[in-house]
Amino acid sequence: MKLSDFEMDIMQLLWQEEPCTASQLHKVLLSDKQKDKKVAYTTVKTIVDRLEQKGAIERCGLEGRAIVFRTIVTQDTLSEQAMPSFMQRFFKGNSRSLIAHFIKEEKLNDEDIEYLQTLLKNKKLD
Amino acid sequence: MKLSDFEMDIMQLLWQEEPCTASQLHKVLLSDKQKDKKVAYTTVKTIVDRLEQKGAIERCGLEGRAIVFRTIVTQDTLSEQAMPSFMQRFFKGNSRSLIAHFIKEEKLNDEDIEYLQTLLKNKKLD
DNA sequence: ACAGTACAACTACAAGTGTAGTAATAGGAG
DNA sequence: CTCCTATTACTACACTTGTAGTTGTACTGT
Repeated sequence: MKLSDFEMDIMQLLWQEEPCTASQLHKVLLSDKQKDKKVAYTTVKTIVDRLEQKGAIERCGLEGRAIVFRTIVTQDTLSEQAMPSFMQRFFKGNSRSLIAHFIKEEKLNDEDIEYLQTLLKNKKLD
Repeated sequence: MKLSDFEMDIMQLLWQEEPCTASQLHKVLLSDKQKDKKVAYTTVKTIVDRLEQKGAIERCGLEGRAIVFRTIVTQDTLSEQAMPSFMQRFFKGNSRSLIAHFIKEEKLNDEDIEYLQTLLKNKKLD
């Protein structure tokens, strides 16, 4: 299943808020500081419709006249599909340089670092 | 600069093969096992033209009648641009869970692991 | 009961994308 | 010199995506 950027954003919200209606999603989007971009309700509804067509979400009830949706696919399923081609495109499939990139570029606190060190240690023992 | 998937694939090839012509890229694409998909030469040429329009690559000579291209933007520049939104979409901007995902899911040999451990150690010292 | 509102369903449309065909032509084979 | 071939430049076209308007209608407050 291939989802566009905006579709992914809506999925992201749905994973956090589900089950919920299109207008709830719209409100969350608008209230979301960080982004100044305003989208119309109908825009959100269009995306929701497309997600339904693509089988990423489904109706699970009504709230008044409003349709309540929930996700069908999980975040993991989607990221596992998206990851390999992303990797390939940006890091030629070299996981090490990808991970290295993130370790270098991203903010991590000491606890994060310790957690990741533990993961690596366990990985080594396999 | 926003590049599409296929455009990124071509850039990927160019970074490896540059400077080179559209037909060289086409040949590499065709000879590339892993993918059964065949694309026409003109398709590749179209993408190359678009990359040139977008200012991602430029002409740097001729080989017979064929135009030789080289990249203008670096891989790092592009991945730094793409990464934040990718992160956001798949990991809600949580670098730790992203890195954790890769450490868990990707193949890493002992040397990779040691390298990454060193990186983490240095990061902690900052 | 009537008007306003919120929502669904449908339609629209420009830009971007994957994919490739066609026309023109320069350079090489004979 | 003429024909073929490799290439370029241009054109085409359906599909996707972001973005939103329009139309119809169920519910709600008065």
